Amino acid sequence: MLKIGEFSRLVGVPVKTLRYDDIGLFKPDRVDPHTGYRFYAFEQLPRLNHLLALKDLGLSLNQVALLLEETLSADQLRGMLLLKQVELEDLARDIRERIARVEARLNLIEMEDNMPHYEVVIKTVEPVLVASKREAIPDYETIGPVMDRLYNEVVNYVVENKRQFAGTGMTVWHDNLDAEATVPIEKPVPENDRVKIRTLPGDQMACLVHHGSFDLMPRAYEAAS
Amino acid sequence: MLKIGEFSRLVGVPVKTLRYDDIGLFKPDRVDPHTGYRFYAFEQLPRLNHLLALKDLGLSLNQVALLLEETLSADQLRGMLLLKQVELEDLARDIRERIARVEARLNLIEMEDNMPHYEVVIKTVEPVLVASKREAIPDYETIGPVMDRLYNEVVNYVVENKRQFAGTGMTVWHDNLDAEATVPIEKPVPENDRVKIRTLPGDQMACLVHHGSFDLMPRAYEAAS
DNA sequence: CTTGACTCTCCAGTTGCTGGAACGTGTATA
DNA sequence: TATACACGTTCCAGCAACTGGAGAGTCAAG
Repeated sequence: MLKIGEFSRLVGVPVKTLRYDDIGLFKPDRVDPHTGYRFYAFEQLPRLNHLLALKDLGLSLNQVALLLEETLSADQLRGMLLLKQVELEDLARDIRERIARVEARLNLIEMEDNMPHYEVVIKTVEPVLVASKREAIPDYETIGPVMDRLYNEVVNYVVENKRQFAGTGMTVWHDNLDAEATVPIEKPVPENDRVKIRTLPGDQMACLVHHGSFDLMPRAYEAAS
Repeated sequence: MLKIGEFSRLVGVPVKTLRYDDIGLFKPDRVDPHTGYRFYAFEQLPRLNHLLALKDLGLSLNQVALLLEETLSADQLRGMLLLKQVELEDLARDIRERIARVEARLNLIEMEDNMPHYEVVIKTVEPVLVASKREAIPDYETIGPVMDRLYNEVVNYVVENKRQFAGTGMTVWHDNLDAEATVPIEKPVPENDRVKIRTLPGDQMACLVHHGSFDLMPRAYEAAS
């Protein structure tokens, strides 16, 4: 019979934890009814070790309690462990993604040191007349080329029609991969089937100011969203 | 100006969380002194997104609060992120190990289905007279062969000396890779330089009963420890 | 008999929420 | 205009698995 401190040292589990696990999981062999002292027996070692091993696998105390019931078949045990395995793998994936994001952030910081950067600002924008072309983009990789093409087309159209630009181009993202390249113009131009003329509504909006090539857009987009 | 619900929908953050983060991290733009209603402004979007991005990296709210202080240099930010990265990698390693352990457990269960298994029991053992041979084992892979050799030697020695066995052999692990193969005998035999005769002290001990080949010992050992 | 180590119970705090109770507001409709 | 109901407020409790501390009782050695 060992007092809680001795037992604690024996198994390397904090006294507090032994008391805590008292909650149905691992009762002392005997409790002195007068002093309330807990007494543990050597015979309890295997069960505690089993418990610790299970807990070490990342299972919650409740799950461990379930697994320790001898009414549990090997199949059920296997099931729970398989479940836990999947769960852990999910977690691992999650963490890998997080690491990737942290890395992206770090790269971003590196770049900001000696590169022009973007910022997101919210401001009230006046309505503005634009020439625009809208198109769905097949995937993220082609955003750059497609946007280049769209802007080329719009800009050429405006130039062909001998109009002045009234500002820098803006991309309106209607949906994830549905972009509209717009270029502000001073006076209306006739539309054609490829280039439309419309007025962007003035409103509160998140303005993403991005200096640099389109290649970095994904990062900028991430920062904005 | 948006009420909390509208703002919540806009950014996809539960209302409760917005209120919780109120704790110095993300205050509403304005609070109606009469009704207590929180009002958020569009201008707060970038800060909130920054906050969410940071939180998403796995940082605690306190850390995020630190990172959001504008008094923080890019270097300090980089430092914290690097730290976080290391931390996440540790976590990932941890999880990989856990997965491995869960797999080991699963294999163990598979085996138990159609193989003799081991158990750990604690019992009081009587002092017992044994013939024994002790040896350090170079590594885990060679445990099986070495133990086989040790037991062979001891058993042969006992047989040569025409003594009866008094029970099954027991391995005393003096240290991680320092094993003593013992075989109980009925009457004393003279020692030689390789096989010793001694009495195992009777005591409370953890008895690992293991049926099967030595190959599975590591697993059994794990279960016992 | 005192000292110091140990043990007991109970309570609070941690993190990042989530849920609920009880109550006040704001707006659309009957 | 009354009323329903959607939304807002504060406060309180709970989760998991501890950790720390207060205040009091117990035990063994010197």
